Amino acid sequence: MKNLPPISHQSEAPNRGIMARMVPDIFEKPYSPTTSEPKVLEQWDESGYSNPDTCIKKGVCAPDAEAFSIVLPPPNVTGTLHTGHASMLAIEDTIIRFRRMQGKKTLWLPGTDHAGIATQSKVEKLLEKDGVRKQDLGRDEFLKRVEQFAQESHDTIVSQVKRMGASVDWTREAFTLDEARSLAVRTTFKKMHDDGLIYRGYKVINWDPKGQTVISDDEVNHEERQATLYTFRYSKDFPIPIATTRPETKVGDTGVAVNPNDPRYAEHIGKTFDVTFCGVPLSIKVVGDESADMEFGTGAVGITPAHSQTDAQMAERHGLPMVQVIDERAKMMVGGEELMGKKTTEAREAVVAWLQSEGLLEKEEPITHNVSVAERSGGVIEPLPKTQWFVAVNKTFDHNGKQTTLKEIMRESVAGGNIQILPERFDKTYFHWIDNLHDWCISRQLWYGHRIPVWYRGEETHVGITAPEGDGWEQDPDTLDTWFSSALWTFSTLGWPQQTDDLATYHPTSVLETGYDIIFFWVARMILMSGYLLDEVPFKTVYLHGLVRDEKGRKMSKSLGNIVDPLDLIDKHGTDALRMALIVGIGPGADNNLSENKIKAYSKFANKLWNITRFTLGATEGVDLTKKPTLHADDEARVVEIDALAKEITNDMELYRFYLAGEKLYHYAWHTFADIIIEGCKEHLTETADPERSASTRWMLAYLLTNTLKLLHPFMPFVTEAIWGHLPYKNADMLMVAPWPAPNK
RNA sequence: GGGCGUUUAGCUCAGUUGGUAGAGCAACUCUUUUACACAGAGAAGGUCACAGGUUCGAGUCCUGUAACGCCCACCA
Repeated sequence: MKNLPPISHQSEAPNRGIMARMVPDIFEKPYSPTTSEPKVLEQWDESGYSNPDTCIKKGVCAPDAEAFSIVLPPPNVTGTLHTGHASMLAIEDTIIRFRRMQGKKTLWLPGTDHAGIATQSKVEKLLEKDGVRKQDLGRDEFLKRVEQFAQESHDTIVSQVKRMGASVDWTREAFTLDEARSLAVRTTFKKMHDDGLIYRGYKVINWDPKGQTVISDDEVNHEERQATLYTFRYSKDFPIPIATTRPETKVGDTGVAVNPNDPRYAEHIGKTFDVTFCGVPLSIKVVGDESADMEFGTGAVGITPAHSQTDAQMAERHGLPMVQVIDERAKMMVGGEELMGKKTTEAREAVVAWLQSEGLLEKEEPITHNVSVAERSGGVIEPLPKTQWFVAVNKTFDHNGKQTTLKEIMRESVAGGNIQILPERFDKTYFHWIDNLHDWCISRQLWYGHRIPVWYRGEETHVGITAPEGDGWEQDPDTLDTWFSSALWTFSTLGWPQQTDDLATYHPTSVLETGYDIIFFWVARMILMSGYLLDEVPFKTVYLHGLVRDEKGRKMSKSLGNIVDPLDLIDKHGTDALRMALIVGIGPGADNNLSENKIKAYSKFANKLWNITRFTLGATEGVDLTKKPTLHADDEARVVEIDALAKEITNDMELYRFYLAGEKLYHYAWHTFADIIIEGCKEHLTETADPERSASTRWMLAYLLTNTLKLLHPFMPFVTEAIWGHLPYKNADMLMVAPWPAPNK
């Protein structure tokens, strides 16, 4: 709170020295982002230049210019934007502004994501505070509440996106759950069903008892927990002891697997034993299966086909029956009163107590193992057999006359070089994920989302884009995984399934910029859908950014209380400063430990630019940039220098190295232009200086300022645009569409 | 169990193709000179995790080790 710079010397001697009389008053004060940025935003809004059609109409972009497009990864309508979003917007806007200035037909298409499960649970929690459950409201009323919440979130998000300076084209805004996107979803579902790629199946799935819905494999996290490994026999007569951490599930066992090469148990393979386990009659068949690890536990595994995906696979291999013993509320469905209706945790104790009383428990030992947890709700996953809808990723089908699988389409798009992933090392991650991919469960027991376009009437089933004719049809109550609609995003936003001009012009999109944490959820699924439906890649380059962490490198979270609101940072330091702090030095895939000091440094830089301008404007009054005088060799060298820099920056930008480009520009502007060139040129600008040399220097300064502003505009759009508005020798009405100072490659 | 990343100045981090290291912040000295004290000038600070190797030369390439972190995976 100490330093308000004295400016008294200005008013005392306004006409002294080389300071011109014509520098606008505004430059007498330090740069103020808070007063300047809203005005610039207004100018951008009015110009309409973020719409490529307007750019063509106003003649700042050639009608036949090459297209460049990005679709904004749609933020979830679950609340407000965080620093991760700010980082995404900063990077994408930098790319977009660069391409627009290069004269490309540039489209950045914005939108939001309904984010089914996330939004629904958020609203459920809000209602809970008022003691209201969604069942009390009913489906329609509940959905109205969700939509209202979504609308409010949407409006907040839109204003935040604008505040970041993101030059998206709002006239093309989309929502993953609006009418146009809904048509795209139903069209896709129908086509995939017709091709046999979507099927309804009874399988063991990941049931989230807390969220009361099925979730996909990708939505399951593994957490290390301490547990007890119990070693026991089903009965006194049973020849093989087995080990488990979940004794309560053993009432659903139908087999025991031993390794066929294990001499201890080989003689029992093929035999079936009837036992009564904790009051439940079981028929256990001993099978030989290579997957049984002779080294672990007793070397024998109890097979519970209904409550373990691996056991289900084993059961399928050996023709063992599946018996469900746990229900959707994670309560027991079998047994006497000590089990029936009890929670699994209580049932576990009951079973252990029974084993002890029967003398069947041979060993109890502590063990560290992985527990499956639902990433959204945090609930412990209960594998259950259920009838759900799936996308078959391994099924061979006819794709434009070629036999292939969805998995193959995903692999080929990247392996064949049609998509470049940055940083490259994520290729491996991507391929590894594909190799391990199982069928994608796409149905959810949620109310908020795209209702599955399937109708039932008795034994009849209708799969269609619209509801069937006639009475008595009931639509499937479930909704689709939110990623199903996100997967269509690059082309559903451009009008697909209609063959629109936008689709022809802007698809495939040029680059997808998103976080590495959703490479599977989203990036892979977009490649799948685009390859399947359009037979082309959804984007040519994938630029993956990392996480924004706090200055200590910790993930930002509510429980740590270290969440930083980007709007607060903008209020304090300006958008340009925040953008620079989010871009400079942060390569693709690298996490960013955001410190406020870094932002402060760049807010000073904005002020430095302000003062560079103040000096230059004072020195270059009357200069006509279009009339280049014969330059003194020193000045010519400076012109050559910045031209070379422009080329280098262009190259960096085209190779997605803007984290380097930003830093180079910072150094050039501050430590070359200001510290060396301006300091060194003062002697040539005095009244007694040689007029020819003075003219040379003045032209050179105007040239350097103009080009510095252009090169910096993609990074710091606000301050550069604000300055541009005061330049007497500008060659475009707005900097955002001014020609880029290096020729296209 | 696999795969990947990180380890560079007190702190947070850059360092694109190999040529004896850079920025911001912090700390030190000087300067309020007519663009800017949200500044300028100057000085200081690093055996680039460790051990080998390739090379005329390695923070940068190769091998191994350690610590930390992340992702994936059906060891019950």
